[in-house]
Amino acid sequence: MPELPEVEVSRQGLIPHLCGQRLLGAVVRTPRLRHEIPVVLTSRLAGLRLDAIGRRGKYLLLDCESRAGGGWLVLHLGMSGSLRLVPPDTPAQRHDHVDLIFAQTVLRLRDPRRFGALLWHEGSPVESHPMLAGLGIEPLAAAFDGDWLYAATRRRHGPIKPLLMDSRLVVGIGNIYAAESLFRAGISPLRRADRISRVRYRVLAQAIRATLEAAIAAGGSSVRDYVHSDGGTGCFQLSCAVYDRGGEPCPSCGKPVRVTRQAGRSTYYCPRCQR
DNA sequence: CGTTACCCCTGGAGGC
DNA sequence: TGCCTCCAGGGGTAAC
Repeated sequence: MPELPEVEVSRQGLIPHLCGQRLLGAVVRTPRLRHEIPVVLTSRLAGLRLDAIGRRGKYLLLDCESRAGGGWLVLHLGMSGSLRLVPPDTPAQRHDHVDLIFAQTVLRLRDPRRFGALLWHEGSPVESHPMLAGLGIEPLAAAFDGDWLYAATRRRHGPIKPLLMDSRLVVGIGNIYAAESLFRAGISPLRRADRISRVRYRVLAQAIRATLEAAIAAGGSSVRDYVHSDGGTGCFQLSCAVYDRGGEPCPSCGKPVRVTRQAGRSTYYCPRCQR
């Protein structure tokens, strides 16, 4: 489920409940997700205070007293991961792989497909972690604009949509928000990246920003539900204009939304509104 | 160097 | 009812 907005909403929802709280330990029920889960976690975390929760792309970064001999939990939700806060001693269900135990509550990671990741980093700035070091620009950062996109795509012959989803270029944009942003900008997902004008990249950068911010705002309204229910919806998304609407009328012109496949992923777009 | 293919894994939907 | 195939919001890595 999670693209950047869902991860950001999770981050904002967890902060008031967890920051400043001290970890009692961790329970790891599954030896590996995408990677091995460090065995050290079960003992290493005990006594550390969670100082802050950051985000880099779709990674959540839990600062566990990193400046005082602790380290960082680096968490990725993959395709099917979700986080929830449950009372202590709540029985774990299928696919509940990891618990981070606090005095008052338990942060529980569920991930049926196990494409997620939980890593531990200490001894150097978390940005230098191998999973983070090669990541691209944050799409909500001030530096991300049409001029940046234009400059970054000069030698890119491939279609724009898979490029938007390439985290080495720009982070956080997954299959849904790539489709929705391109629709909003009126740009075809099939268009070669180096054949999009500077002016249209300005429109696209603004569309990406607006789409992500709207999704975050929409998710924000359900943060309370997410945090307190243990059957969290995990479904923060706004209704989509084109994503998953193949064959349905384009909300703008009525022509059927077209579906194709790019780099192994489904792509939805309006062939009339998007050029 | 840029781009694509494959793989990791489970579960739900739909065809037969 | 069961069994099969295909699809799914990600991304690291190998190969072209």
